[in-house]
Amino acid sequence: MTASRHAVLTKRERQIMDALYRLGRATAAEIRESLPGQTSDSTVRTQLRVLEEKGHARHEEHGLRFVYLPTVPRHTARKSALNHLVDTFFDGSHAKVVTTLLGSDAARLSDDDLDRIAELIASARKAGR
Amino acid sequence: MTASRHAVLTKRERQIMDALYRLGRATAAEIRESLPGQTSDSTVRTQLRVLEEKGHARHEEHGLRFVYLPTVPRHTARKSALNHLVDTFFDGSHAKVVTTLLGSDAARLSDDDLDRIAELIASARKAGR
DNA sequence: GACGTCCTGCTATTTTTGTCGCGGAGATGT
DNA sequence: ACATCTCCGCGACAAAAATAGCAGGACGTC
Repeated sequence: MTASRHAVLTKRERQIMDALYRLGRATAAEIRESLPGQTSDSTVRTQLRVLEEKGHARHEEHGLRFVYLPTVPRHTARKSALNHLVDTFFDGSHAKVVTTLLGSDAARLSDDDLDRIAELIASARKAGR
Repeated sequence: MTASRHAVLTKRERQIMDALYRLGRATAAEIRESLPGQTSDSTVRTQLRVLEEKGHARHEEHGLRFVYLPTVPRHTARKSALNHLVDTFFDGSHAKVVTTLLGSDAARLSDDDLDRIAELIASARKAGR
């Protein structure tokens, strides 16, 4: 059973995993609330169980209730999500993403952010030589 | 008025749309080749037809064969994909994405890239004041 | 003009998803 | 101890998705 490498998630599963990553950790009820439209509680719980079987999520028992969380840590998952997006939409170029982000909506970056980024660029230059 | 706001794609549909965005434009056969595993040609074509009905793709007739392409232009699609990813994995912070990209794999950025980015930062600073 | 190749559109069938109701297992309150 | 509340898991069914078989049209070749 080594097959679950790049497991492809279904629509619902992806919605739930997204919610899980957005929230970090959540109960079935919390997840249901964060889903679009209305969904029965038992539906969400069933999906969660499936997600657990597939190895995408796990739960901890806090008191009475289950708190679900992703098995793959956020920073890992986001790295691969980012890579996939970069490959699909940006020809594999990290730089294109950066310029898109900076160009399209620079207003969302604070001065501190800009400083931090500038610093990273500086060190990238150093490392490059 | 095809209300195509957050149209949720199925697994296969997403695979195909990704391929389409990666390739820019492609025939059914090319898409099939770029899919993981083996899939019948007619399966791919059926999916393509569904994608057209749903308004996600369209085709041009080049000579005898159909060349498919996304209806939503790449730069538009990638912007929303990027936003979704930022919301899900980066707390809505564009800056976090930038720092992740710069930090994790700076080697992929050329000097030219770094120059361009530095310039964008400079102008963002100006605009911010 | 008969044949083989390459392509397309349907349509039917099989698989997978998605949904939810129901029963049970604690906890809680009276 | 009983009624009640909350939350869980299972199993059954409906709905959607995925796959592929088949027929037909346009070309090119001999």
